[in-house]
Amino acid sequence: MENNLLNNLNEQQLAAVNCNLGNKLILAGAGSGKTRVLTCRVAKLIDSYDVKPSNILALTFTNKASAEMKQRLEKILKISSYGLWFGTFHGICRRLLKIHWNEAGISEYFTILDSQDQLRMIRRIIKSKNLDENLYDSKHLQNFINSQKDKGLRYDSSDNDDDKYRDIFRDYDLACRQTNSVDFADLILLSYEMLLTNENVLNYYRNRFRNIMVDEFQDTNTLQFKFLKLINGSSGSLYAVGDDDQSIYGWRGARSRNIQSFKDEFLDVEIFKLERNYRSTNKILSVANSLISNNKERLGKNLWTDTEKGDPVYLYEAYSGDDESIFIVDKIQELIDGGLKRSDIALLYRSNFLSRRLEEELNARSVPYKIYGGFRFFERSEIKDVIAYLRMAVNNSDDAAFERTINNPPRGLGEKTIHAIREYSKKNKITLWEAIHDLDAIGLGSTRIINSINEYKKIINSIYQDLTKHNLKKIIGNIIEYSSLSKHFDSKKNEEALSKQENLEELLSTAERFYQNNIDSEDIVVEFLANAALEAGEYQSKAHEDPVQLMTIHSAKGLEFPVVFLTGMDEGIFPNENRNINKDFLEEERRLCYVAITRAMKTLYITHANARYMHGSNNFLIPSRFISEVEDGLIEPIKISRKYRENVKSNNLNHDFNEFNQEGSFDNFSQEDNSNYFRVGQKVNHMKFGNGVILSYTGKKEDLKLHINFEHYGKKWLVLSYAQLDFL
DNA sequence: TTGTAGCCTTTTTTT
DNA sequence: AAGGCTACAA
Repeated sequence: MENNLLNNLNEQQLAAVNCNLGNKLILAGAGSGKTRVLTCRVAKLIDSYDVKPSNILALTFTNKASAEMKQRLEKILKISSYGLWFGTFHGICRRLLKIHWNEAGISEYFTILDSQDQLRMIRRIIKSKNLDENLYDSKHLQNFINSQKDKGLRYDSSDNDDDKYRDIFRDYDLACRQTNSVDFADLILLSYEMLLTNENVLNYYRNRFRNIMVDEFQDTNTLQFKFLKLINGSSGSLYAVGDDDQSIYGWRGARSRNIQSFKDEFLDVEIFKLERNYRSTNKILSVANSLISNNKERLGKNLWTDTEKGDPVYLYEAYSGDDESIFIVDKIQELIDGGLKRSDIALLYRSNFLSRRLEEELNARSVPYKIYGGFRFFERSEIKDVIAYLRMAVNNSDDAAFERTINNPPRGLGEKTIHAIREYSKKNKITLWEAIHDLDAIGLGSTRIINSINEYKKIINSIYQDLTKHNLKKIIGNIIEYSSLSKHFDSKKNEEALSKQENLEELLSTAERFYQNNIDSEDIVVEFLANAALEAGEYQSKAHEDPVQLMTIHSAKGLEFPVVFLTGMDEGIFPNENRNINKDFLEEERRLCYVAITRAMKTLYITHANARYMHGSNNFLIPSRFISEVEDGLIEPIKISRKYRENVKSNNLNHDFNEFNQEGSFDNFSQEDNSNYFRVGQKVNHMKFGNGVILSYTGKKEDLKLHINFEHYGKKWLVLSYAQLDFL
């Protein structure tokens, strides 16, 4: 092994890289160089232990982490990494099923259902069973089914007392098999079951993958843990890298307790710790450590650094979401003018919807940016439409794709007709596609319906013919043409349809790019479909080479940026209020915040807004509890400048200078679109002063309570924002 | 019977 | 804002 590769590793890192074969657990704090250790370890295996790349299986959780590590590996490994299996759990399991579909008892051309497809399927089953949809909520059942599968359980062993739950679970799985569909959890569960019941296959992979590397081990769920245990066997070497403080996928069934279980359930586990942080300045790390020390459930480690103290961690308390984004983009422009690359700046947030206002401001001021995740490209409805046609051609038993395409664009086949087809297919246990070949038997005789269905069959068959004749781009282009989707959007002529047209264009170049990147692929169409389901948009156009980076904290895990803006640090948004705030949930949110803070290398800005437009109305917000949980003195508030106040006044409130007198009545509140909340001349019953005002008054219909965020402005008051509060 | 305009509800995070 | 649902026009 080239020595210079190891030259820059510290003692702890060297120990973790140079250890002998066997099961290892690396407890690696944030920014402790774990990706480097992992990549060096792969190099070490190949160079010193005579391991062939094909004897290595490397697993990650997110596509981005996977791409990042692949890139680093290719850079470090001078020799070919041919045969090394590398990818996400889901990606690797898809690969296994693609090879061993026969042993797994599924069709060769299975379709991967994304959560939306899955939900529709479940909804259909609940409907067909005539169950009360309030009692059997489809989302709830989706969670139930997924959580069972994530534990490795099928319907017959599932832990729910309600037999109906099991029935739906069973019927859903049957429907999946019948339509050659596989959901996300199934990718792993079917692989697991396939290995469990096929000794030869299991032995082959045990033998082949004697070295398994798993990154972000704290994110493994019960099923993934079982899967690893099974394939590792008693002679394999599992190299697991994880950090319990960065466990943020509990809601998806991840059990950070797997870190402890690893010690107990795998043979002779040796443990290494990486505690020195190289990434962040002392100040940033202090904030992170101070916050995470509020968590009780920790294995405990001592992350330290001897890097410079660095800039303070700043807190900006904005008046509103508008103010927040104006402040951020101002700062970004300042930083860029100072010579910083745009891509060195990341804007992180708890929920995708928070990106919208930030995007607007970046757009308005022509700052190039790239947004990861969010409304993903392959989740846009028009893209899913085209993809569904392609899915139908590849796997015509794909009922989900059938339902999506049969009357889209509208060709005169409505609910009645489709219902009849559905019933017939259910009765005869055939797919919807097969059903439309028996129109007589269904009793659909009208010429209009027959013509429409024949037209549909023709489209699908033409696409099928194209599969072997044309390249990917041409196939997709033809789908858009055959299906008349393009014509359909053309005829609409509104802005929305126009952007859909543009997205279809984009899909064509995406297809071309995918083809160029996978030129050796044997079955490009099938790979493309898998990519659409599993990666939902990695091949999106790169708008600019040097864009500001926008993403959720979840997708930022494993990445680092010189400058980070942690936005939307408002109670209710972060920690998120949509779930009951129990202790475990809160600890996970806190870990998520810890992850966000530790992404920053040099500078960290935390922003909070007193009011934010969300859920269709203006909401008053207080700063996230996580801000006050940090020890005093570690975070430096930024004084609100006059400039931002002007912005608030002029741009953001259509009732900028509203006055109301202390005796308690509104004088001239302009109401316009806010009449829900305010009426002119309303009597004020009660008023309380504070950082905001809580004020209740009697309205025409009922008593309402309002939150007013205001500031003294001379002798008058400037109302900055207000919101109805129905929970007080 | 189908298509569609407009109303209502609802939005965590990822594979 | 986007999907689901309802009411009504074709």
